[in-house]
Amino acid sequence: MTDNALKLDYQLCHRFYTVANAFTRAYRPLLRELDITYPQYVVLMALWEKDQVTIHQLLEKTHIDGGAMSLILKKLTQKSFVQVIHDQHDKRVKRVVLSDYGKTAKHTAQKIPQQMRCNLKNISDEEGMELIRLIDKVSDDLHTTLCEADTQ
Amino acid sequence: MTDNALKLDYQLCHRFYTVANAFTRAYRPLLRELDITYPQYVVLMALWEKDQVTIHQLLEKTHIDGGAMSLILKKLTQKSFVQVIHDQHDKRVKRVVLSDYGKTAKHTAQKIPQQMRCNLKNISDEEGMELIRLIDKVSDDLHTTLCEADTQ
DNA sequence: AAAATTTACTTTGTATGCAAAGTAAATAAT
DNA sequence: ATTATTTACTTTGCATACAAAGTAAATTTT
Repeated sequence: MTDNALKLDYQLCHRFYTVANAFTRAYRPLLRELDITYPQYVVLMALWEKDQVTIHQLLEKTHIDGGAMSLILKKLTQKSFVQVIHDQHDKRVKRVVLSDYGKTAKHTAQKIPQQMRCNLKNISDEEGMELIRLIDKVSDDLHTTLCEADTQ
Repeated sequence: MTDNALKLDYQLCHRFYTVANAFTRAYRPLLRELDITYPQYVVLMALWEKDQVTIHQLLEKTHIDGGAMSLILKKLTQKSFVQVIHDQHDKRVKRVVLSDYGKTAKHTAQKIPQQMRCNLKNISDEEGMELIRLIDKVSDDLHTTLCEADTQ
């Protein structure tokens, strides 16, 4: 009876796993109009905040895997949302630039956050903020852990 | 200035996305000894709670994708943790059974929850429970949403 | 300045997540 | 009893997530 800790219902991580996947599924219909996936949407949101950023900055902002980012940017280029250009000063660096179409897409996306918010009827604004606070704490802990492991 | 809702820092889903991935990474070193991935660990945890379940029950318990489950069970079979046997009464149904090795693995896994808990130094037990409560609420909302979409 | 290291990014191989199509068996409908 | 439907599970194709290896250019070291 001492092994409750191994029960799925007691596992924080399994909840994160489940809900993160549920979110991705829930976004799918909302993103159909733009014909993008959730990670592609994340990249676009980052670019709508700040354009012409380096891929490195994009990785820091989105926390998306580097290898995945290469493919995502190819997709977004194919779909004409962005262009990837070489930096003038540092030839290693590439910068991602929104196309006109990519900029226009922001108007289409404008309604998405509200639509998703409507899906969360039972969460109050206060609870949402508390969630963000707690998740950020977890995030910091995990980040610290992984960095410590890195330096060993 | 009205488009703050599109900013990543305001997005609950992006936090879930980030933390869920961080958890998977954080589990990797802890699961190395058993030579399993996080989803495989989830399946084993489900089986350690209740053995000889059908694949359908396993899907309900773990919320893992059905297609993915087929592969995961193949892996777990290859690695000798489980056996998958046909049900006697209903030939459509398959049941997953822990092998002796799979049962023994539970002892090895016993320490993992505590190790992961140690990674979350800044989260109190109360905060952990509050997180679980709030996440379950989000989960319910998203589940309801997707089910409603289903019936339309 | 040549060599070693670091930085920025891509590629590769494995493991999912997901939707949709496919298969087989049980159940329901007529 | 046949047919239609549902249920249980697998397979397929696409899109990541991740680690690790690879490449090229800039920086640091000596």
